[in-house]
Amino acid sequence: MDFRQAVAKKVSELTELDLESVNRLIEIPPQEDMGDFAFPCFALAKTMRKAPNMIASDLASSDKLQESWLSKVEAKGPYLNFFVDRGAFANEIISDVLSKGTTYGQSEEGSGKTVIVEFSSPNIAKPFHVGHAFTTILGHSLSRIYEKLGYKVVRMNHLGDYGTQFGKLITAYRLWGDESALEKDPITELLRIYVKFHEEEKNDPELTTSARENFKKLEDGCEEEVALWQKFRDMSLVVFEQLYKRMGVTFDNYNGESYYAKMADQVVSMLKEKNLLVESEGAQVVDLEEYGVPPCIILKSDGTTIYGTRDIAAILYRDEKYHFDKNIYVVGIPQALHFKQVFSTLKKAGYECADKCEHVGFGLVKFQNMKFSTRDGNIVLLEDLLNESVAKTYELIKANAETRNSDMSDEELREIAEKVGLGAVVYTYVKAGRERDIVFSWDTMLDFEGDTAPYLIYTYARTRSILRKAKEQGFTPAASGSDLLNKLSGDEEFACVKTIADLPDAIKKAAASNEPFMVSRAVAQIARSFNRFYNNCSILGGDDAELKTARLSLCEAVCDAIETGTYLLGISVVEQM
RNA sequence: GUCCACGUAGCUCAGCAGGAUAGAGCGACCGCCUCCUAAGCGGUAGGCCGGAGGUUCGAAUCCCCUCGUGGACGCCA
Repeated sequence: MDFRQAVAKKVSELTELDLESVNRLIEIPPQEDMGDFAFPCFALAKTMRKAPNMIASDLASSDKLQESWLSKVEAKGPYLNFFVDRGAFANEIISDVLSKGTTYGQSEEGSGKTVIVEFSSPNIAKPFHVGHAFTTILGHSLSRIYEKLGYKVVRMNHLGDYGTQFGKLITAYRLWGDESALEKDPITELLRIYVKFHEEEKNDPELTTSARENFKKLEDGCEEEVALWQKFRDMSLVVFEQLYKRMGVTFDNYNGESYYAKMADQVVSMLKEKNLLVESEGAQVVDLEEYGVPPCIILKSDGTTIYGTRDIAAILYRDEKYHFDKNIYVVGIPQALHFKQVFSTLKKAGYECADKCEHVGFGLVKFQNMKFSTRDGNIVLLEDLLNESVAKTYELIKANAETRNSDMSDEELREIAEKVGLGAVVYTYVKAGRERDIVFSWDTMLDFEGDTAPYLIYTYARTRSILRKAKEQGFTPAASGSDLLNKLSGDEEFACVKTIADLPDAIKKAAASNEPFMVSRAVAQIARSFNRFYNNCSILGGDDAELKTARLSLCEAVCDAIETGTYLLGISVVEQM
């Protein structure tokens, strides 16, 4: 049973307000001692022509509020406060988690629906820095969250593999390229010649011409140019895929811009047919005044297509192929206007799928006041950040292992360090609302205390450790549905159960708002409430064997909940650390 | 100039389809390991929720104005 629903139903019966509006009004009291659910009576004041305080106290005295699952209902000022029966509540929630394990929080709301998540989308031949991590981590997490809710998710990596810069790269490679360096470390080598190109270009206009010609050849499908481009693309992808594999990130396809470029002509003819193209300063654009946005450029004045055209082509392609119910773009906020233009253009052309597209923007990753810039060289590679984090974690757990006389092998220590170290980095990207900027600092990235992934993982590991010890001593958790679970009614136990109960709703909200931090916040609350319990009550130490098994069930449920939540964020837990 | 975000504790952030005494984490200070992992826990200090007005029984939350910061404003993506 759902306690909130039950309370709403009760209020609805007492007041003759419909269930839905009661549900909207019900809130969680700000203080623990005010109860678990509250119904504010202001809304009734007008119709009943009575003071809210009076209404609340009248309602509180109703004998219809005698229920086994309610321990107390009292009026406090204008509020009607409900206290659930702690034992019954704990039993309900913990039983649910124990029976579901890490499928806890799963739902069918997305069953039969397809959502496309476009994310990561790095540029070929460019280094993958901590800025790219934002879209990668967010998109990965959102994909898992949607899957949890039953959606079919298609992960798309819209690679930046098209454009004039490839003409430049081809020219540069032919002049200064080093084959062996390319084999060894492709991105570094490609970046080196790319930077050199820009330096030399200032004094040598012929380079510009050559680059333009090479891009033209590439577009026209000239064999040698295409082969080089393919080589740069393949080699870059190998590097990216190593990183993705390390982070557990997967994609259903890597159809980049070049893939959709082929379809751009169809977009042009479609828009032309519908008489939506108008000439403006030499370019062909779609006027979007009725949508309150500047025109969308479809053809540049030289007659070639632009990225907006390719984005439109991509949407039409995806609509046809996947019949998506949602098509989300995990791309930085600076591109908000661009997406508005693209979606509005489709809308104007009469495509319903335009309304199913959504830009999920996120803030900037920056150094104090500077923006990351490949050209200026003030970037931090994601790989370096991960390595630092893992290295620091390794030192910590190695020291811990020594003081605790643990028998973990060095290999095990490194495995744990990898998971915890990566988790720490991932968490810094999903701990706050996505539209917030992240000011990059080694100190915060490598801070493992407080609201961090290591804190969550640590809580999990410590709890697993208790469960292991209990097993050695012959104690096992009380089973789902056992009456013993009603014993979990102490203040700390109850508070912890409540945080676990909140997780499924947090997952739904995370999907609805495309905000993974709804999940990270919920998991952090579970960990915090459990640690409070852990510090106040001895789980294995007590004399009451029944209470002990009930508490072990709470441990088990906490582990399931943390593992569920961290998985959705793209963070792995470890059994000990 | 136009448009869009944001401005909450020293710092990083929650809270904002209006509601009870505005919450966390970090940092600071003070405590807690003969006891299940101290990457933990408790406590103290710290707020005219950028400013002014309006709507309302009630505003951090909604509206208007203002200041500040950041971003976007056609042939790059």
